[in-house]
Amino acid sequence: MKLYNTLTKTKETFQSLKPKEVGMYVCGVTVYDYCHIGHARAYVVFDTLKRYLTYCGYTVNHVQNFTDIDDKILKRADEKGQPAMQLVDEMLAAYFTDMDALNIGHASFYPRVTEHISEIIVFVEALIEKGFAYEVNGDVYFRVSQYEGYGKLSKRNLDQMQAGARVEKNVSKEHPMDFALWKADTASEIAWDSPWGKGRPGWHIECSAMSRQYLGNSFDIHGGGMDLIFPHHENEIAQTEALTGIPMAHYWVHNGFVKVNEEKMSKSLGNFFTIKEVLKTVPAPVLRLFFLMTQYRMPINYSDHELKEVGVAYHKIVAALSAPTHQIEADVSSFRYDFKAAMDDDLNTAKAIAVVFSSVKALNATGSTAYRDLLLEFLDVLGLTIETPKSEEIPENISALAAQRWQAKLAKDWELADTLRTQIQAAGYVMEDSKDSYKVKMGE
RNA sequence: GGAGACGUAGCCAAGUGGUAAGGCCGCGGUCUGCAAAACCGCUAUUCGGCAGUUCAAAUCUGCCCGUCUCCUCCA
Repeated sequence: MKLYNTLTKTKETFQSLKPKEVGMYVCGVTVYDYCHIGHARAYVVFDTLKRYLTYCGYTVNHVQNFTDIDDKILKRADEKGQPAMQLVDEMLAAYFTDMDALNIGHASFYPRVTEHISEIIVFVEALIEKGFAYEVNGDVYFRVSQYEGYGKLSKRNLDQMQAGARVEKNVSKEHPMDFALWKADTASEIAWDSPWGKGRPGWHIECSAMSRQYLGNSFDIHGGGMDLIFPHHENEIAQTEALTGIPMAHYWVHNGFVKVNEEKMSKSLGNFFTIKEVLKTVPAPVLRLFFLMTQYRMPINYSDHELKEVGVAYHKIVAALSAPTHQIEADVSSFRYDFKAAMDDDLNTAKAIAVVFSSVKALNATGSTAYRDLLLEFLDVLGLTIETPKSEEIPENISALAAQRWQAKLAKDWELADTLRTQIQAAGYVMEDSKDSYKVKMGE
């Protein structure tokens, strides 16, 4: 398959380092708040990538971190007047509730920063030893000017970055772009002893240390949202490659943003919707389908209206799968070929879903189990679980009305039949007739 | 100031040189007592604008217009 690599700015043919095995590191969340649908998109994308690689016969070793100590966590915990680790535990639980709802498979490992302090310290010590880092009053900084490749991922050089108006001034740093590997902290409740005194890790170092521990010095895919390209991933590359001298990851994959009214969804703008909220309005697979109907690198503008439209499309799939099927042979190979071709092209789920709808059409037209199985196969790769329409409890009075209407219809008393149908609809239910039976469903 | 992305029908969205996928909506038809569902058909001579390259461009080049992102925490 081909994957767009941020590092080279081209679609490259994916080739794993080890045959049939993929090492993939996806940057996780800082657990201080509920996840919004921007997070949802990112993890849906990488879950779908993982599912497709698995479908293609790879074993995917997926590692995703949790940043469970940092300024935002401490600040939020302080505001809420609760211990930081309690906040972390709550948000961690909420994370899994949200992701499970979206059918996002679990990673092989979920390393947490607070459980890898010693590995981080060893990493920082090694960087100091090699001259890539220096200590100032208990802080340790990465020496950006010492690392030649700095800027190769985000395609900018140090001069350009310094020209930016928003580079923070910090007199203790040798270079304004030097970033913290270790932050001195003697005041807060959570700090660890280190060769440089009490403190905690900087943000970027955790991913360098933990990816190295679980996936090795060099692995296949490193992913996250576009906003992580700089500085986070740039800094990870600097740290790891300064230490090892070999490429950290071969494919750097980044998903596009979720926008609201054409603006990036973000906490600072306050324009975010949490996964929790959105899933109150639509079934989880609809949200997932909403994301997958756009190629992962394109921005998506979130709106209730769009989500509703996708909901209608989703119902089409559900309806097709709810209909009875028959053991009928069918040659599905061209559908599968098209589906794979789409997915092979930089995970073009938008195109792949066109094939899904072709399968839906074929299934509706033929009632063949072959198309049904094919459709289920595609949906599984896309992580779309179809909720089998539950035999919803239809209130007794409604079923009674429905039975009456059916009798009236058989008696050709159209007037009574229509009156009863209207009553049923007024109560929020729908009657669907077929040749010799009828169904009562919840109205939309 | 620097770096980059995007602009395709009423809405969403594929398509990177060979003559516009798919979804939603809308319209017509089949079926149905009427509906619903399903099925069939129709719905962009045209891809932000203007030039250029080419036998051929939504796709390449240049300029312009518009929107967004990154350079600070961010999926």
